[in-house]
Amino acid sequence: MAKKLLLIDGNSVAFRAFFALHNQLDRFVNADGLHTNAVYGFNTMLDHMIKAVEPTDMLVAFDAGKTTFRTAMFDNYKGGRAKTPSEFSEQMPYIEQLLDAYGIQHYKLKDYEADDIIGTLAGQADAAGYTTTIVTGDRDLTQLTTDQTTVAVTVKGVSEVERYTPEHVQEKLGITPTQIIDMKGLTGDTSDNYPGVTKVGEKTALKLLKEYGSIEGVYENVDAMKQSKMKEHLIEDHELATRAKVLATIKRDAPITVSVTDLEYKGPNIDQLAEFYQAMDFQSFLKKLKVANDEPAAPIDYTVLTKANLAELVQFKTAVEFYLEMPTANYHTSAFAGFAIGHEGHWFISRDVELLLQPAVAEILASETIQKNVFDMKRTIVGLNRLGLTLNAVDFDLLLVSYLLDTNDNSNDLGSLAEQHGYLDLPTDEEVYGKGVKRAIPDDDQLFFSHLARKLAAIAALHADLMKKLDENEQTPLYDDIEKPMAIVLAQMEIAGITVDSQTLQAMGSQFKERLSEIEQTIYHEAGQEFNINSPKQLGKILFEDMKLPVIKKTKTGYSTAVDVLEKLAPEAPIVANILQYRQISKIQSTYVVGLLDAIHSSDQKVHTRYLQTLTQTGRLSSVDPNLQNIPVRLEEGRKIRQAFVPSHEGWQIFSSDYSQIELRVLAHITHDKNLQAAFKEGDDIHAATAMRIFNLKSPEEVTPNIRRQAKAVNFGIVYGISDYGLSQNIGITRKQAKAFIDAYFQEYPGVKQYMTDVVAQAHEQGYVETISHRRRYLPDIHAKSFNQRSFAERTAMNTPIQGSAADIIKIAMINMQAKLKSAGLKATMLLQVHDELIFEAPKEEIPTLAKLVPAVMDSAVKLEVPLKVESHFGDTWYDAK
DNA sequence: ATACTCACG
DNA sequence: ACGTACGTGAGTATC
Repeated sequence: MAKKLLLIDGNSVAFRAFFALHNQLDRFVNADGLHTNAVYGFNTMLDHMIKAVEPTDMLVAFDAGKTTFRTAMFDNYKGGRAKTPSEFSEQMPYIEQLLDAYGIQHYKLKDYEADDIIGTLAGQADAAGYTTTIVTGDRDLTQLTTDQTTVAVTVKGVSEVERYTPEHVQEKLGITPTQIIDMKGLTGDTSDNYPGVTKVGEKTALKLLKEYGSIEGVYENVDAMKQSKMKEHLIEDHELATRAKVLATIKRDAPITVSVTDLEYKGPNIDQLAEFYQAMDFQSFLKKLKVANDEPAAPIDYTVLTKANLAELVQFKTAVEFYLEMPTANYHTSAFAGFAIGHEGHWFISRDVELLLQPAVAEILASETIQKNVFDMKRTIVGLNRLGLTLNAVDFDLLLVSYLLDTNDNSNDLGSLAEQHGYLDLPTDEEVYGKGVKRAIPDDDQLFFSHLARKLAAIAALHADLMKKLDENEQTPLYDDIEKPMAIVLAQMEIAGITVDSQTLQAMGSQFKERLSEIEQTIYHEAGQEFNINSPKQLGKILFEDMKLPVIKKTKTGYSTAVDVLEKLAPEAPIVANILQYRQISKIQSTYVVGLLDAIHSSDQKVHTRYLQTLTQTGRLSSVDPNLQNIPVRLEEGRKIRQAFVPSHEGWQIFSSDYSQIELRVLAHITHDKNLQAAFKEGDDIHAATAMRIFNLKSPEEVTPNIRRQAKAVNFGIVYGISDYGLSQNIGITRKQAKAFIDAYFQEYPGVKQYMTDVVAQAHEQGYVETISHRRRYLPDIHAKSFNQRSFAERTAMNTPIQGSAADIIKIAMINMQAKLKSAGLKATMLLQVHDELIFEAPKEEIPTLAKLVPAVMDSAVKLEVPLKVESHFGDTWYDAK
């Protein structure tokens, strides 16, 4: 059998694992007080790689100690590094224990680093005809890449890797694997603390290597180079470069005492591994072991509910767990598969949802005094509503609470969510029902009923613990006063739905159809051939190969044909403008005409979206089936789609109110910046005010539309967590100019600058950022070594409190609004939310009332240090509410 | 299933 | 020197 060798750079991967889970350091502590995050991450990586590679042979190499032949050569090698945290060091012996339980060999060698062991073994393996995979967090090891050896470098967390083959190295770096050491020789390595040639960075080194092949090649030709600073540096730093190359070169002949022939991997010792997991408190790995070894979940007691034993439900006087099973995601249309109700181990199950209509059940659900504990209350409310039932007094919603504790816990599966919280006695729906086309509710009563009973048991088991965590995070008010009432309001909006006039849409559709085929013919004519305009691949070939237009941007797989690219190409050939036109119309046609028509319920001519309340990382809602938060508005062509959104009664109108500049107002509030606040208090045009400040203008007359546009982009950039590059791309200026704009902005708004610094620091220290309502977002990548990942996390740290607080505010407004509509006895109905905008339908005569009431409620949702501003519109269709 | 493109705030 | 703006969902092509 073909030999497959898996070599792991132990220290490097352990270190990556440690930092990948650094923000959860406190959560990864076992009963003995030992930190376990690195062990856990290491295990995750092992499982992942063993599954991906299916190795026949395996070894994990470790560094032997601080001193090596490299430190002997250069005593400052790896000097100046921050001290290894003790929380990390204490875990290393346990990683070795983990490997022993897995039956994986590990090895270290005095005076050598793990790299050298790996390099030597990989060389032996190549010679012996093995296929080898090396796993590491250190990009330098890519120098070991050959036709038989792939280097997998961890990119995000520990289980996602980038696989380097010689081709990939060439593609990514533009050099061969063996040239990597020449590159390091020229540039040096700051993290290992050795210098190369002064002022030579990656770009310069690449150029030199392209021309001369290697360091040796460079120096053979250095005399012939034309006079330059670089030439001087090269000559001056010759010795440094030579030494750097040696330091960077991984040994292929380290005096190791293991041989590639004795690394056979036979698989783990299950008992030993289970014992280890127990000691580490790794519940999820324990469960995986059990599942892999086919240990069935513990049996659970339940009672089949029938008309005959309904009376037994009177025992539930204070609280019940309740679950309504609907097999498909869209609960507006899903079938009902059954339900479960009970408390404290007394679980009652039935497939017959008609039983819910019996007073014995219906009264419990509607009771204001019996607390209900559920998973996904909004889904439950809408489902029950279809049966004519009401759900009141929800106490605990496992889905909502999990999401508030950690926005990443947004799985819609109770079993996987429970597992995340350490509850292991509930399989996932996928495990019980299957997936894809095979997914089905089991015919086997025992199987299905046990699953439902286990769902209730899971909700009950996690209730107290998660509520306590919520309280520790100071998130109880966020849950009680915002998310729970929000779920009820959203359920009402979804149930209400919005009427869509299908005739209007169909008329638009046939017009678009005609125009599309006209443009299509023109494009074929201009291209000189027929092709699929909707295929970026075929289009790319036509534009950039056949018509030889200049390539402006590439995607991973080919030429980019995105709007910004095509706009640049438009002057080159008339076909480009036609393609843009075709794209625009075909988008409207497929997504908004056809897509929306498909979503109309034939029973009431309405669309009933579902708002996902536990999905976004910032606290915003999202909308699906159909998405009503991205109906066209910017371009007139598309905006006409809104003419199809009409009131559900004769004599009614559509009314909408939106917050003006809510994110910038939130920014002014949380940064306490006096200048920004002053602009809002004065009621200034905020973009013009920013323009005057950053361009140092004396009077408002000097603010031309173009200057205002640039200032507006700067304001947006600030909200997004600004970077000079991003801003320069957005408004088509140089990076240097963009940087000058940003500097000027921070000069004028020092409070904003201070905030940006503080919030990033806070993310570093606490591992998360918060909104004004204590909504929390964890940012593990804030500690990432990769510039890219870390920068992304930093921008997110700046943006999330702003975007998230704005989301909090409109949620509060919606809850207050719904209450107000009821108390005022209005017929007006809240239908939609589009992030900073609320849309209603109402009898014409109520419009003047709404015009006062809605802005009043929205303004006063929270008290900020700056006023909120609301603008309202109304008309016969959504289009006309402008 | 994934990549690309494009609609919204 | 690095290489991106923040947050979403859906349709289509292509594997």
